[in-house]
Amino acid sequence: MARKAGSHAETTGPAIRDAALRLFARSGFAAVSMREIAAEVGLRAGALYLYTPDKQTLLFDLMHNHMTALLAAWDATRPAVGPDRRLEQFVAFHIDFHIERPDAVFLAYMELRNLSPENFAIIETQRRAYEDCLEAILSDGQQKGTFTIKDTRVTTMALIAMLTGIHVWYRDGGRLTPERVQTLYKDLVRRTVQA
Amino acid sequence: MARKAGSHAETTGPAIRDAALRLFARSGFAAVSMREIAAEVGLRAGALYLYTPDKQTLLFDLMHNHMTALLAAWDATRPAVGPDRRLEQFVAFHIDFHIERPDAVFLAYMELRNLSPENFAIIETQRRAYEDCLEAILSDGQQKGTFTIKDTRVTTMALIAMLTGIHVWYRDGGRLTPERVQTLYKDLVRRTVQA
DNA sequence: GTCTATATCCGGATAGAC
DNA sequence: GTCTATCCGGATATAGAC
Repeated sequence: MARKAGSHAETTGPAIRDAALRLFARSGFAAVSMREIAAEVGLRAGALYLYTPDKQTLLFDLMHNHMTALLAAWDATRPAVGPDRRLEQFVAFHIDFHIERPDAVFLAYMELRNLSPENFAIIETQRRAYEDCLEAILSDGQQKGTFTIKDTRVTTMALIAMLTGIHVWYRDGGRLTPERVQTLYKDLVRRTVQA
Repeated sequence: MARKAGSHAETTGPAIRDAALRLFARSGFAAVSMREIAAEVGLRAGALYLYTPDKQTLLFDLMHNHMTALLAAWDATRPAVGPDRRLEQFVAFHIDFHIERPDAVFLAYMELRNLSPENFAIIETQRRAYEDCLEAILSDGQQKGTFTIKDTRVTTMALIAMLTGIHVWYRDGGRLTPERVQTLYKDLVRRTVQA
């Protein structure tokens, strides 16, 4: 990752974020030093401060970018007609998005403790907004009689935990393709809500 | 938490573990100093080393004790007759055990990264053994025709993620009693496996 | 835009007094 | 069994040279 000295304003910023994301995900925010991040990019620690005011902001930006991209990507999906198909669509979307960004996903739910209170509040609001996307689908289906759900909020949290938990065992090139994972989880999710 | 000077060999050891568990769960292993732990118990940092060879071992012991207790407690439950009732029993057991020990649960799945390779291997083996307890119930029901499961391993991981995820939102004295949580999750789990 | 050098502080762990 | 004092390393962040 070492690089020559000189001016690289356009590439250095993203390179720092990439390196920080990878290292934070691997070892945890508190265990990674600014020196390590700099070394990964081929800089000295002091140079990082041209791109971020401090380490805390670097963490927050990574998490905030991830959550913002997640919410925007879901907003951009065309609604399927019925709640049943919309739920399938959510499952496919969630699995795709999360399988493609394992480090960001890991960070977004492992490093909440290391955010300052103000930053934590912002990320929590985004997290809640995402949960509400799923809850709306469940409520809609329940109201239309497509689903039979005892407690919408609990089911929402149960399904999100189930879906996000994929990152614990899923490995690229492992026993199951992403498509197979999607099929299996669509089935599991359908069963938990079906009338 | 301050206490008078003197000899307290029998109480100090557990007090240190309690404090470490609480602080590690709250702030993360890497973010907590030995001085903080000592202060919480009313000691100076040096005194901790009479009770643990180092910080890493302190973490490992907390996680190892938790996993050992978990496996022993499940082994101690009397098997229900059919796989259907045994699965219900597992759900009730898991929820009870985890609701009673939120800090230990949090630690056991958040701090794997901070274990030394040798210690990690030990905890991973225990984790896998616990997963296998659930998988055995699912396989048994599948074989007997009580359950209809597409992929036993994936369903195992999905259910464990769903159940363990309760810690994200459950709060003592909140909207739902532990009994209500159990009822709701038993229903969700039954649906995902039922024939 | 990056480096070197440094201020300042805090970390884990140990030695020896009490 | 605990404390004080300390070693030694490494942390974040800044100042000023290039």
